[in-house]
This record gives sequence, C-alpha cells and structure tokens, in this order.
Amino acid sequence: MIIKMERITVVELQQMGLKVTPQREALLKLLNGNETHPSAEDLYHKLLRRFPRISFATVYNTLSKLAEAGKIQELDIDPQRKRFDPFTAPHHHFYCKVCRRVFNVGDDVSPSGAENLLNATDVNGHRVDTVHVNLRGVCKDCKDSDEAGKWQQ
Amino acid sequence: MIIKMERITVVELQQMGLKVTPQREALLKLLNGNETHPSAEDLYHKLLRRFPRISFATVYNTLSKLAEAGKIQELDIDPQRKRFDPFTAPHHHFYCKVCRRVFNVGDDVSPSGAENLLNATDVNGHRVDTVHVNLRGVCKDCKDSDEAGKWQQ
DNA sequence: TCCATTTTAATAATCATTATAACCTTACAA
DNA sequence: TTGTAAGGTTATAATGATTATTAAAATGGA
Repeated sequence: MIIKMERITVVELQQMGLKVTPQREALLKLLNGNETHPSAEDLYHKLLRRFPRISFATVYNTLSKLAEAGKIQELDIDPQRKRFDPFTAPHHHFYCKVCRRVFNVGDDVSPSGAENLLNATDVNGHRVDTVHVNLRGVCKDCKDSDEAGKWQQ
Repeated sequence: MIIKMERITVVELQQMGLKVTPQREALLKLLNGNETHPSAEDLYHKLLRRFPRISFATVYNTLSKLAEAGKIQELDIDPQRKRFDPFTAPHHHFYCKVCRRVFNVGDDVSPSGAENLLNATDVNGHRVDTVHVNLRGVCKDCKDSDEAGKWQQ
C-alpha cells in the first residue's frame, strides 16, 4: 500500500480559521503519516502523555473540524467507533473483526463496474460527496494464527 | 433499482434454530420487501401497534440473529444508527445527509477497478466476508427543493 | 500589551445498543 | 393432550461513544 504522503500544517489550521494551540499541534503530529486509523480514544490517550488534563471534547472538536475541512477522513468501518485517516486520496479499508485493526486497500483493488463511483458526483440524480468502500473479515495475521477456523463469519 | 425479491419465511427461522413467535412473524412481515432501510427504532415503533408491550431487546435480538444468519444486512451507512436491509443481493447504498433516507444503488454502478471486490474473498491475504459501498451526499429531492446550495458538503 | 474571540477542560447529557434477570411461551414428546 | 426443557419476551439497568454546556484560560491581531 503506497498512498501519497499528505501532511497537515499549522498554516492550514489558520487558513481554516482555527487558532494554533499546543494541543492541536500535537494532534496534527499524531495524525500526519499515521496509517493505523486511530480512534478518538487512541489519540486522546497518546495526547494524555503531554497534556495530562486534556479533555475528550478537545480531541473530538478538532477532529471534526479537520474532517469538515476535508483534511482527514472520518471512517465508518469500525462498528464500535469512528476511526480517523489523514490520507484523503482515494483508497478503501479493510477491518479485521478479530484484532480490530484497519488496513488500507488500494483503489486499484476496487469493486468492478461500468462507472467509476469513486469520482462520481452524481448517481441516480443524487449529489455524491463521499464514497466509502468497507471490507470486513479476518486479516492475514489473525487468520494465520488461528487454529481451525474459529472465526467463520 | 430492481433487486431480486427475497422473502424470509418462518421455515427459515426454524432452520436457523429460532422459535417462531408472533413478534418475529410480524418483524419478518415488516422486513420482507422493505426498501426503506429501517432502523431498529423504526421497526420497534411499527411493531408497537400490534404489540404495545414489545421491548427493544426483542427487536435487536431478532435482527442480529437474522443478520448473523445472512438473512438481512446490517448497514453501516447511517452515521447515527444501524439500518437494516432484507435484500442481500449485491448492491450499494446512498445516504442523504438532509432527509436521512437510504437509497439503493445498483452494483452495476460501482467503483471501477481491475478486480471485482464485491465477490472477492481474499484481498492482500485477508479473508473478506463482507463489502459495503457507502455513498453519501444530498439526494435528488432535497437538492431540488433546496434554494442556493444550503447543503454544501 | 490589550482585548475580543476562540479554545480548553470539566462535567453533564444524549442516545443507540447491549446486558441482565424474572417471567412467559413454544415446541416437542410422553 | 399436557408436561417440560429450552428458548423468547419484557422491563430495566448498564454501557460506551459522542455531543453539549459553560466558566476559565489561551490565542493572535491591533
């Protein structure tokens, strides 16, 4: 999986009309280049190291503003919680129901069809803003370390 | 959108090892042929008419057992709640962020690519069980009845 | 440096979903 | 039929992610 590196800068924060705070700079640092698709809680816990009094609302607020501005993606692939992805170039996701990790899947590996839905802006007359392709199953690692198909479906 | 009609019968409940109860029969009746992608609450409220003391747990329990058996799909397209779809043949979904309706999108209108992910069982070594394609935006009706792009993104 | 504005932190509220436990019903077989 | 074990239903509480609220603190332009 090679996805073009993207990096959110403090200048972009300002361009979005957001103030630059230490909390936000730290959050950007955690997000930039991150391919683990962290949840808000993952990020919160990492931020706790440097900001022992940081609040959940701070994390959620900034994340949703970044998502609103299209700087990150809010993924809907984890049945339990939102996951965040700083890579906004078109790609899909695979969720392992055993280890709950989220893997990138290139959009060269895509559902087939006559039209290219990924870049579609109109489908059946509806205006399409986002397209998410969610694959779910058991990842290679969990499959390999599993004796006798414990995780059938 | 034409999707092959599928119908869940009481015999199928029994084959699943589930007992046939009036509540479950009523739920099947609500689901069969239903193209509105109802939430658990939608179904609960419809069931309340005939079963004034029905509980939410009954609805959720049966829905998750039906989903487990592959008789219905649990959709992840609505950011707020699960939506349920009795049509299990491959197709995609469009969610309108204004009216919150979910529309079917044929899998003939699909993200393009070399491989057919919809039927893929292996991607990058991972075992794929389900593939969901989620489109989101503003539906035709809401777009048409909207003055001057109130719903940009 | 000042100050209007935004952000943060702490806390409470929300809300969909899941868990629990007592009671009830179904299916099956005697 | 009718008894009974297994499973289902209801009512309720618990869970857990996310959102809302508000006073205090920090930011950034003047």
